[in-house]
Order: sequence, then C-alpha cells, then structure tokens
Amino acid sequence: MAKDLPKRSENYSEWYNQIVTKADLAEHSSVRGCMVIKPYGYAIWEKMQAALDKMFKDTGHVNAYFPLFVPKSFLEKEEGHAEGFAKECAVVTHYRLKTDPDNKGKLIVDKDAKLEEELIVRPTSEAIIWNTYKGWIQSYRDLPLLINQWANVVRWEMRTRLFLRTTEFLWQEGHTAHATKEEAIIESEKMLGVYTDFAEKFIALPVLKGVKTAHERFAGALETYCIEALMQDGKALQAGTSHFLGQNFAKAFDVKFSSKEGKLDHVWATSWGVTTRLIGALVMAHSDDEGLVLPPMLAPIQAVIIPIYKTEDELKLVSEKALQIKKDLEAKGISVKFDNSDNRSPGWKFAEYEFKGVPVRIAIGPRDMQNGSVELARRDTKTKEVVKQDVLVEKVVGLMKEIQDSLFNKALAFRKESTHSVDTYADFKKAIEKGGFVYAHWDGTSETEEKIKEETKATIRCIPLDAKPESGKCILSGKPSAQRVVFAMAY
RNA sequence: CGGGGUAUAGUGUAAUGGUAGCACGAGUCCUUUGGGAGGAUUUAGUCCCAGUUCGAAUCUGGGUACCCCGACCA
Repeated sequence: MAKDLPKRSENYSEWYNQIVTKADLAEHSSVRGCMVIKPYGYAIWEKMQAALDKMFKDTGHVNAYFPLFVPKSFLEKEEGHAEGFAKECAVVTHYRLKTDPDNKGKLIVDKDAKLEEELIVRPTSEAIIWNTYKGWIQSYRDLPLLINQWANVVRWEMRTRLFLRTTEFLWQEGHTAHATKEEAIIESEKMLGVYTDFAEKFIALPVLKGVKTAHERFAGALETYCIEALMQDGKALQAGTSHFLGQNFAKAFDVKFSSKEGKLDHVWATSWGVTTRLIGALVMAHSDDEGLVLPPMLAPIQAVIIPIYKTEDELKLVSEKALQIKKDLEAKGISVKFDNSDNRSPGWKFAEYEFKGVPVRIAIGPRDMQNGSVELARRDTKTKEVVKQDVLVEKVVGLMKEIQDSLFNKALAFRKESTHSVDTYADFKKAIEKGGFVYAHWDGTSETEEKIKEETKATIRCIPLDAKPESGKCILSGKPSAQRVVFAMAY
C-alpha cells in the first residue's frame, strides 16, 4: 500500500487519522484544536447540508442567522445551561489591538479597549436566539416558530480529533417555539426521525433512537433524544441530538404568548443539531484497510472515468467515448469525473480514487474500444467486471443504489453481531470489553450509572425508544428495572 | 487541565558539540501508460525566543504545536 495506511485491526485511531488526512478530507490547522476542512471533505459536508436542508424545509422550517457572540449575561440566564457550558467557552474581553511601543512590529491588547461586558463565542445559540424570540412572539398566531441556522460554534475542548471533536466545528441548530408541551415534544421527536432517515438513507448508517439519561442530558433540556451509531472498532458515536427544552428558556428570557382564550403563557421549546462529526461517523462506519469508502448518496464524485492509451490517437478515441459516457451518466444525475490528466499512470489513478472512496470506477482503453466494452469496478466490494458500453449507464445507475444498500446492510449486520444482552455484572464487563452495544437492566439512578462508568468506562448511550418493556434487575444494584438500556464505550 | 513523548526540505527520516545527508514529492526534458512506470536534471530544511560555547540540529531555560494516557465533551 503506497499510502502506508495502518490496518484497522492494528491501530484503529491511527487508521482513522490517516484516512482523514491522506484522503484530503481535512488537516490540522496551525490554530490549536482547529481543523481545516479541505475541498474534498467540505464537498461531503455540502452534500450533507443540501440533503438535510431540504428535509428541514420539507418539515416546515426556515433558515436564519444569529450572531457569533453571546453577551455573558444572556448565557447566565438559564441556570442549567450556563453551568453546562461555562467550562468550555472562549471569551472576548477586548475589541482593539495596538502596536507595542516596546517591541516594534508586534501587536498587544489595548488595555483601554476593554469591553463593558464580555462576549462569549457561541458554544450553542439558545441564549442569543431566545433573547431574540422574545421580540418575535406575542400571540399564538406567531407560533409555531420553526427556525434553523447553519453556523460554526466553539467549544474549548481539551483533546481534539479531526471531525470527531475540534474546538470549532460546523453544524446546524434548529430552534423552535410552540404553544403547547405536546406540540414541542412531537417536534423534537419528529426531528429525531429526520436525523434517523438522514443517517440511514444518506450515510448508510443504522442508528439507535433513544433518550439520554438525566446525567447525559443537554444543559437546560428536560429531555434529550439522540441517535447512536456503532463504529467499526465497537465504540458508539452520538450522531445527532434533539432536545425538548420545556419552558426553561421561555421562562429565562420571558417569552410569553397570549392564547386563543386570551391567557398569557410561556412558550414551549425545542432545539436540535447535527455537526461535521457526521463526516467522522461516515469514515469510521464504512472505510476499510484500503482507504475511504463513500456511500454514493454523499460521494462528491460518484463515478470516475480513467482513460487508458498509448498514443495520441488512442487518447482521442477513448476520450470521445469517455466524454459521451460522462454526459450520459450526468443526465441521470450522477456526478462524474473524467480524469484525463497525463502526468499519472492509470495504476496510480486506480489506487488514488480507491483511497478516496469513489464508489464506481470506469476504465476505458483501446481494447474496450474494439469490444464495445468498459471495465467497471466498485469500491465497496473491490470487484471488477467487463460490461458492454450500451448497458453501462443503466448498470451504473443500478450500482449506485446497490452500493448504498449494501453499505447499509453491512453496517447493520455488523451492529447486530456486535450487540449483546447481558444479565449479570460479570457478563456485562466481558461484553463491554469486547465492544459493541450492550443491553442491560439499570435501576434508573445516576449513582449506579456513574459507578458503572467509573468501573468499566462504559456509559449509557441511550434508553431506546423502540424497546419493549421487560422487567428485570439492575446489573449493579439488583434493584428492579422496567426495561433494558444501551451501554457502550463511546467517542 | 495533569502525566509522558515528539518537533530537521512539501512529506517521511538520518547526522560524538565541528561540511546538514537520504528517500519520496515538486519543476524541466526524454522514454512510458490495462493496478501506485524509468532515466537525466533542478529545487528546497534544523518550530519560535533567549542562554552556554571558538563553534549548537545536538546542551540549558522559556514558549508554541502535535501525538499517547487520564479528567471534560457533539
């Protein structure tokens, strides 16, 4: 392997780091904890954005944009929220620099330019948004208010990893206001459903829907819904969250509406988000020891055409055919790259596009010109076949769906074989050691949850929404439990 | 934020305190092209700031960044 990629089985985290950097998705920037998302990685994000944005619009949401800065006093207003985020905030204290009189060419903070009130770089936007919503909502006629924003946020993390956890990251955050509790709960569950559809249909990643325990709940929420995915190393990754915020923010920011009956009441809120972390999930879910594997629905390049030739004449003939194929495929909505660069050998190109996870490769050379064929290779299974040119378009269109489905089914099968149910603490420890999702009974207390985390490092990923009630005994305390919850080692 | 480690050309790596070298890459030219082609030639580097020394990539102090292990987390 010319890229010298470590095997997943030998060093999973190094394998991940190298795929991200060598497939040109992202690199470390010279700013601590921050990454540069490179064009190929950003193209994946743009495809995610396009798909999600449509799903949000289709469910009645509109986009808006709120400021990057949050006055400290706003962040303070919702107590739980403030406590939860205080430890990881970047704070702006001054608004001006000046040249250093003692050190020419250097800039220093101008002490005279201290802000009256510090500004927090948003770790999330509830505070600034609810402060704004106060002016927008007076009547039940203003509700529901269904707004999303695409933005960057900053959370000052101790340890960072490309896409999975960086100091600054990109996301979308939906913030909605409703007249009734029921409607807000329906909204937060609906958006969890949107995330589930997106994960399964686009990322080809099966996810568990559930609610977080009190301990893992979003700061300021009454209920946090989540989708949890399983990565190939057996660790869980939270892929999206949706929060039912109750009236906490409405009360903190005094957002009231008058109902049809003329009664004043605080509105009910939700917020929900997914981040560029999804790109990390995508990499860890499908890629293999040969590099990145992208599901067709999110691949920036869905098919690459590589010409093979010896002479100029051959190149001309092959190019004509290749361009025709490109046009035909594009007419079917498939994004195609024809790589006719002459400074790389075909072999090099094969390896390169394989590493970058392009789902389908079409090679066409003089031999194919004679036979009316092409060589068609798929990235996920690494299989090749020779197909006739006249059925190629149809074949590739079919492959897009086939590869997408196959990736999902493979991930689903992996999750199935990595999911276990246990009834004793000893079995639990063994199962956690092996990795994967572990269903076990839990007595519902934070004490038990924390003790299990201390002893095994496993956390409760979620209380699954679709689980059947099943009475049993808590694996640690032996106290009664009404249903199993999902434990795992997590990112 | 605590413990440990690392920092040399675009990348990866060498160099007892004494001429900074090698490979890959990149540029140019020629031959090549059905699974990471070959030759010729050119290119470029000691993380930053101090200190010790006749002399520092090498020793000392400080800074910064990255990696690993913990605590925190989308």
